[in-house]
Amino acid sequence: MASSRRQYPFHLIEPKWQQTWDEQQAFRAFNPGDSVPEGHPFGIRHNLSGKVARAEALPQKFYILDMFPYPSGAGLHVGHPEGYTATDILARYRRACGFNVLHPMGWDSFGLPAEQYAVKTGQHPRVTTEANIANFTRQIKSLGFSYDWSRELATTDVEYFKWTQWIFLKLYNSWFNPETNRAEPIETFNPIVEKIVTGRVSQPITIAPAFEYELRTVANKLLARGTRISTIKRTLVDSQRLAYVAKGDFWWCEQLGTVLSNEEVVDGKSEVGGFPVEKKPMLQWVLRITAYAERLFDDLDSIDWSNSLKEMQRNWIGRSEGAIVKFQVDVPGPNPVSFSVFTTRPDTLFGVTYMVVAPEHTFVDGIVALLEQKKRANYRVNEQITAPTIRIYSENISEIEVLSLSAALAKAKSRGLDLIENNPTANPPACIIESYAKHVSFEQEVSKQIQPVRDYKQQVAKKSDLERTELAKEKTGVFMGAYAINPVNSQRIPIWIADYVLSNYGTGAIMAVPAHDERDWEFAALFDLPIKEVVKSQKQRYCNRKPVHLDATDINLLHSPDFKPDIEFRNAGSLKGEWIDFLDREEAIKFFSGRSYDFGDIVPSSVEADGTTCNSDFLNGSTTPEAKKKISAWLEEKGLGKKTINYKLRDWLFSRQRYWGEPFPIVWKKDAAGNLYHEALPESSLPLLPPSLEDYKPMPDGQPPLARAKDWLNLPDGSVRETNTMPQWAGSCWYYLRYLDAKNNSAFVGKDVENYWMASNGKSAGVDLYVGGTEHAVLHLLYARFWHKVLFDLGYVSTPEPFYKLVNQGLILGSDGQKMSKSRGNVVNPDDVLVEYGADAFRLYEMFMGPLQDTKPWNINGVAGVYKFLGRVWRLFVDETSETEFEQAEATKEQSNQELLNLIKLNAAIKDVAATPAQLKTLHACIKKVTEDLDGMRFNTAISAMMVFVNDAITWETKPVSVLREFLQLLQPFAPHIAEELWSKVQSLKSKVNAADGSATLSIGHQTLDLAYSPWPKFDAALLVENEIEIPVQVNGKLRDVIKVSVNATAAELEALALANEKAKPYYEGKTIKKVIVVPKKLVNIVAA
RNA sequence: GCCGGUGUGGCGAAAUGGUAGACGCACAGGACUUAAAAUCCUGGGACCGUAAAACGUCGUGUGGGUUCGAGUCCCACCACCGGCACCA
Repeated sequence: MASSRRQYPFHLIEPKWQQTWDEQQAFRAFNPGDSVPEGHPFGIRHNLSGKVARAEALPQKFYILDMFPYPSGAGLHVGHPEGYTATDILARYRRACGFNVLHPMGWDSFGLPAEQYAVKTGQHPRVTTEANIANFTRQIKSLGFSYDWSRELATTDVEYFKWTQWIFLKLYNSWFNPETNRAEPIETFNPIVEKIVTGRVSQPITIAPAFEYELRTVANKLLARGTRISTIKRTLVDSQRLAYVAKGDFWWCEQLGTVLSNEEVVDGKSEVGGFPVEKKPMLQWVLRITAYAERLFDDLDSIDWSNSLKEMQRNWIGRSEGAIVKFQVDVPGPNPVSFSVFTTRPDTLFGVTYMVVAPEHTFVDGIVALLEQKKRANYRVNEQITAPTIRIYSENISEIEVLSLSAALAKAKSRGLDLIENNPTANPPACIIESYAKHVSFEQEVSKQIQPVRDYKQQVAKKSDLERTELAKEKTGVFMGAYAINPVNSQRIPIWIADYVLSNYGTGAIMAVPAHDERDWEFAALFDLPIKEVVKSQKQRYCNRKPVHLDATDINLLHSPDFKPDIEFRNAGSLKGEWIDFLDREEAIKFFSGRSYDFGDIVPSSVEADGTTCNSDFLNGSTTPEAKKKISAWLEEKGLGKKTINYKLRDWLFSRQRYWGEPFPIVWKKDAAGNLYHEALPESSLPLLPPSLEDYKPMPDGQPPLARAKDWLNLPDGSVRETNTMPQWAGSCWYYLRYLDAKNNSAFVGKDVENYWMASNGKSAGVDLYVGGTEHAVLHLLYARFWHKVLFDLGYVSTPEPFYKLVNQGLILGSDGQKMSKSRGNVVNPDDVLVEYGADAFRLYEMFMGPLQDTKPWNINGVAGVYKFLGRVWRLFVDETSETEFEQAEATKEQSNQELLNLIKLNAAIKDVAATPAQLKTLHACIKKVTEDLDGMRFNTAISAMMVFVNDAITWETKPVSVLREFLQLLQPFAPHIAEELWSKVQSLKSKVNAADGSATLSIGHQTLDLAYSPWPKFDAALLVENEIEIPVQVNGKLRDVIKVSVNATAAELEALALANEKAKPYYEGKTIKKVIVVPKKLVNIVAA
């Protein structure tokens, strides 16, 4: 193929224009306050040449952004330029339309591959990174994208990550005020701490009761341990920062040598590399993204993203509405024990037949501890109490009396109760009156279960998350021995622990309603727990409790007409055998009666549906939504529950045990009591550079590589630096803001600049268009929205959302229809395509393949097709003889490229003459289609419209220059190089003919405008009007003929013409014509029967 | 299982409820050429016909429905792609 003749000399044209644009800085976007250089095409177009561009003088802005790439060693693949081409076309289009277009590019350059290479070779990651960036730059520039390279940035630039660290300090020094539902500087939290810890209030403050309770609990715990007041204050403050240190189980990846966030773990493997991961208890930095769950969820409604992407985010945030219900545990004694569950179906509260608590739940240890405490109490009998007065608790724990010992004993005796000491060290000693029998039964039941509970906990702890979820076909669990009291009917309900309940969702405990929850049903069937139906619905079914094996006779019977009413088999999984769902309870009983095998009994099948509540006392007869309302009100009134919204989203694990990332601007210190605590570095100390290392491996003890740099690590005052680094996502959380003001060294972005590019100005706000792949749906796009909202709350940016419109480009598959990958050997390197077809053809093909959002396979023949189209465009304009001369001259290699290109002359058929109406119609149909398609991002059909134009124009004997010129303006965004070259050739023929209607305005003032800045053509609808149109004639909706009529034909005329039509006649002859449908300018349909 | 999306020639695809398949690829025939490539012209959903055509019938994943008329709207289902998944 390389030997075949070029369709046109793109190999000379493309470098020429790329160089021109570079030298001219043609696509530089001007900020308010910038001075526009004399002669810059933007300045000429907008009358700002040589002037300072004040915000009011600048035209409407348009910010069009690509997801910046990670500059890998492999270079660009054809997937990258798909989105880049789309945005470039739109950027050029908007520029032509007169917008001030911001279209930047940069590098997401922190990342693992460079570091792994460094571990292997000792080469500093910066060296690798810079080489890769150079290669990416070359490749991207060779595609002729109109980026403003003066704003180029890399997340690894010191001047960039200085501000990433600065934003981290903002996060560190902020807290989320639940009262105002937004982030505030940490200082505004201090009065609350003061009130909680010391009770001092300088001015009235309101604290949400739940929040106050949470803080008080923490404070009281510390106080009880004798912690100093200053430490308590610090702990409280640290516990509320948006960037905080958390102790918890985190995903650890041995191969990568680092922890990973939830979003980075897919199917129990690392998203990068697919290595196994495990949960490990560790101390890590975490960002409080959960505080924003509600706003991140709700604000999705305000932005124009694809449905599927929004759904992915909604799924990830996982909002569910329900209620928290408090259950008392049936324990004897003065101290009430309770736990709460989260449920989305509080209306089924009467159907609760057991409770499940996650094995990790503190409640489990609590109940065990309680028992031991009880045990001890029981050994000390009443005689040992010698104090003159003691506290008496009755079974109703709210009653407290202070009595003498003898009075207490008498009282106990009179009620037939024993007196049991509970807290002999209290003053006066506290005692309780209890039914001794109750104690005994509690003790016996719980102590019997202590060992099984411990065993089960251990067994669960050993399981990997994968085993607990994916592989767990059969449920496991053990009874705790304790009972809860159902608040609605005071029934005693057994409490179990089971690992199908997750500790980190909701409250870590559930109320089980097996009749209306699949998981609960399975568990109940397995452990023979009761199943109580409380919702009647259309879908309700009944089945056998135990799975059964059916013999052939039974199967036949089930399929016989006797059992017509809907029978379904459910596979019983590893339990073997089958459950049979019947629509009708009677049918089920009828079937099972007389069977010899053990089928348990007939119970409601788990059906999670809305319906009518039954077996539920005061809720009976309510519809599900009504019942939810009623029960919620009832619970709230009694103080037993509360409507709640729960989110699946977890806080964002923000530290990594890596070298090649932003170091945390944090140091660790010890207070007088020897407690370790963290402190932020002052802003003035930024940037904090990573130390230089010889060895980039983590320490043998698992400490991050930064810990190797002892000089860096240890500060003169004895404090020690944080050795973790930030994840790769940190840099990409705000790069779109840095582009606005990339060189600013006094702020991460200037206020006025941010306001010009991001603030809502009626037509648009934020980034006007963001294009990138779906793979970042829950990573980058969620994190960036979160940071943006924090910056918004703190007053640094002017919109609550960063990306108002976002489009996902579809995946490009290999020619085999498979995902492109090295191992499949189906990767296409753009460089190879460019050598053979040039950048314009490459761009055109990427867009012509199909709709931008669709997944589509790469087909090299398709490139040849659009390449041929560009050849036709070329031949439409140039003189063939001159081209032959050019080719001969090129072979001698004696002239410069420009001299060679100058040899190519315009086609003699191109003349400065008035266009015929037909020619204008062809042109304006094309303008209309291309313009509308660009507005709708339908690039493929815009290109086909241009093909239609060329197919027609190439047949014209005389080609009016004004028409061809406007065509080049349409072509320019798609194939800018060839368009510029041909534009420069037609400049010699200045149009006078069509100047009157402005359609071929070539200059403003006295200067000629570059093609890239010449105003976008407007189509004239009047030129598109047809005199004669073709009207289909249908009989009963079927096409029978097409007639030519005047565009002004009336309905009556059309009807007459249609009825007179000879071809249509046979189809209704002999039938009566019922009516004739006439749609003027559209069709005629004769309805006959 | 739940959520989102897609389904139209040999292929990529196009069609405000109104002539299904624009445009392009591949293919076939022709022109130019010693020849090939390139270029230019012509053809084309399937079936039935025919020397060739005309005409006809069928046709947008499947089955129903609404409508004078459905690729497009409604209902049910199937297949594929993507996401989530013991989330209470």
